[in-house]
Amino acid sequence: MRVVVMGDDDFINDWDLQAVVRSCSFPHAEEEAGAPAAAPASAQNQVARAAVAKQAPGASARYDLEYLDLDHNKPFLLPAGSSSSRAARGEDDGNSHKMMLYFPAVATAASTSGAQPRLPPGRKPGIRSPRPKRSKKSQLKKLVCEVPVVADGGVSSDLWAWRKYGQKPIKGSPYPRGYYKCSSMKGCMARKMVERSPAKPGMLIVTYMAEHCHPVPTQLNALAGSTRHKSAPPADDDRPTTTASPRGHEDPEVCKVAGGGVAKCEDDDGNEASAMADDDSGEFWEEGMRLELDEFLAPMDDEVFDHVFDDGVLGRGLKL
DNA sequence: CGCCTTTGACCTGCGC
DNA sequence: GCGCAGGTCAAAGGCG
Repeated sequence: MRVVVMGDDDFINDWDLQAVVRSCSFPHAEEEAGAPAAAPASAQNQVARAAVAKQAPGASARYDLEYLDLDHNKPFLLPAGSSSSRAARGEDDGNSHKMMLYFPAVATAASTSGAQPRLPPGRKPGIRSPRPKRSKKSQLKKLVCEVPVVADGGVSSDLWAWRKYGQKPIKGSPYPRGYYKCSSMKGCMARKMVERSPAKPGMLIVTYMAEHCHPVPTQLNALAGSTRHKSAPPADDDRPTTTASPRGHEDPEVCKVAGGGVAKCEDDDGNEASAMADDDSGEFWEEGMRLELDEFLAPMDDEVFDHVFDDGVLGRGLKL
């Protein structure tokens, strides 16, 4: 697996990266099935931790035990059995996937002011209660993960439980986009959108918005109704989600992309490149972070590589 | 029983 | 201001 980290601290400080990043790919189902654990989430977490380390020196000492709430700089416990700790021990599945994380320095309000609780349900058709005014789309902060579709339909999971609340056909794309909310906890405004890349049908584009307002569920199936399985996929096979998944156990989309993919954060103007830290500047990859990553990744079969994107933006990657 | 997906309608932001 | 496209809601039905 490869992880490419790009960006600067401003964004990282403002984004619940640990939550989002973990959600990009999390092969718990494979672990439970006896398959070797993959390392994407752990690497991502380590990236997040490293980012935090720069901002909050001293927290790094607890990295092997805790996740950090990046928004509040307060730690919460790593769920028992999380693949993160496994991956920290270098238990990879041997696959080399690519995960890119872009951290643009776009200060937006989506994760803070935009995550307001909605009015309680109960509205009747045609009598809609006014919704809270949405923040401008252009100001929404998003993290986009581009992840490959695993041909064998292998499942991964993120620790969050997602509930699908909508699906829309997207103009210009033959594939519909699915909309998911976090159902791990009521009131959590974390959302994600999943669509298949029209340019690369083998890739899924997972867009995360808002942030989780709660720690990762400590038990993957701790929630009621979490054991659902659907036997038959829906007729619309274009939709990446072909089967329902146990809540908190596997993500209907991400489960198909075990091993990670490409992730980037951007504002709606697509300004990710402008916010990326220049690797040569050393601002992001300062010595402390290098050490953190080196320590964390040392047990793994990894290598650090530099990556130059098409637009000339520099990034650094970790082959896990 | 509770949570899930599906789906059509409604609402909002944005471009022209 | 208008229309389009995207995002969200909630009823209906299914599943464990």
